[in-house]
Amino acid sequence: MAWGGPGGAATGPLTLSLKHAILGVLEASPMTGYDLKRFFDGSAEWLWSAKHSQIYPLLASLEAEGLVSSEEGVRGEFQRRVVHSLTEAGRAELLSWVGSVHPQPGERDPFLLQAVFFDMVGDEEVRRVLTAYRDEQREAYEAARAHSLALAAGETPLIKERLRVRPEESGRMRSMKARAFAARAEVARVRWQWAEEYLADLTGDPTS
Amino acid sequence: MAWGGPGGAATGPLTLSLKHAILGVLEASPMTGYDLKRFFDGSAEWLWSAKHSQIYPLLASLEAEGLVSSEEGVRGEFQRRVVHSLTEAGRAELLSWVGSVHPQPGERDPFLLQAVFFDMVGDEEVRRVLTAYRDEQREAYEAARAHSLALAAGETPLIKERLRVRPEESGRMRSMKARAFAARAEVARVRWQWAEEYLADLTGDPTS
DNA sequence: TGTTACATGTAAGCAGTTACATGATTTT
DNA sequence: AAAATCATGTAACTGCTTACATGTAACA
Repeated sequence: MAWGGPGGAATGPLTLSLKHAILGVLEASPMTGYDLKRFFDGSAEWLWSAKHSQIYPLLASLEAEGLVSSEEGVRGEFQRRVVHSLTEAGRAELLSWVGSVHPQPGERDPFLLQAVFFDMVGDEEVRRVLTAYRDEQREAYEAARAHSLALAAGETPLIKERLRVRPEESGRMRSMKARAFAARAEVARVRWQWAEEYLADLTGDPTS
Repeated sequence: MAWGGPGGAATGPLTLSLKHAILGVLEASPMTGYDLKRFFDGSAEWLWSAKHSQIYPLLASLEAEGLVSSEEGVRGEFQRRVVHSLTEAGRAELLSWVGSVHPQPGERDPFLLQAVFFDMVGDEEVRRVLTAYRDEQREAYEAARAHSLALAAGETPLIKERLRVRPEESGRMRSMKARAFAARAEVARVRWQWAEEYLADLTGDPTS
């Protein structure tokens, strides 16, 4: 394994998702911390996101680990900006993470926790909460579906950048990236339809 | 609102899921911290879970808020055990939480983050990771489905306890609790089938 | 007699959010 | 001239996990 970096043992089974989210985005193109933040916020809340207050310190520690390199520059005359790029070691770490099986942390859905106690309140309240949930999931479905189609068509900024660098893998890249968002869309769709059915049964069969 | 408890402002939009998970379980029956821990661990990783190191301090703060009352007792001759019950204020807080709409925190699925980078590695690695995911989701589906059916039949320990206290609501309670786990099962099912389809396309159409 | 289950806590650390803090550049 | 955007950080706090710490009671 050769884990000779300074700063400790790396013993526990951490998740480290943000770390790899950043490495993965930087793989497409070098960026500043601010660019990363904007990317996470755009694309209808991407697959991972973080506040800048978490991104900047993490970028510093990734540089200390040798996974990214940082180059100071300026914007205009005086404004400092630091552009971060993936190093070879960073690329290796990313590929190793993507290619291995990781244990999934058990799902924790606050809404389902709420739903399991629905019997304690009246049908009216349940209907209100379910309606809001259904609308939310329908919107999530539409956003994920739209993004999936955009990726399949190669129409997002980041995929354009990657296609510029590696045009030979176009089809595989686009379909694989699209599939990730298709999964998210399918999940939102079943949740939306579950809520719809629930609502139909409530109104059709008042208080049972 | 009358938020006069000692210890601070309660300003931010927190999630507070564990708090309400505990209140909800205590609503069915008074319990010790150890009982709560076992309940969370059982039922195939319930809808929420926590380590005892989080439960005990939280129970203390819930008591300070007046939402639960605690009674010291013994097991055998010398072993201390503290039984926690829901107070009227706790029940009111729970019902208010269950009956209102709460903003869902944006989904963060580490697996989808991994999947969006699948194009960076070879088909063989993708197949390995997808296979593990498919098996995991299939098992999650089966566990949630089984639990949903058990709830519908009124066969779980906690629902038996609740039915003993409130037999008049039997049908509504069982079907609503079953529906929550049915939602979880449906989500696991679409994930499992998504992975299955992905795998089929990979083997059928090598490297595209 | 040894192992498992019961039972309750504290301490240290990681991941993430909110708030604090500052300043340059571009657009309106 | 004012507002929005670009840009980078630190501090404090919440939620959760891992590790530390201790002891009783039941069971094989």
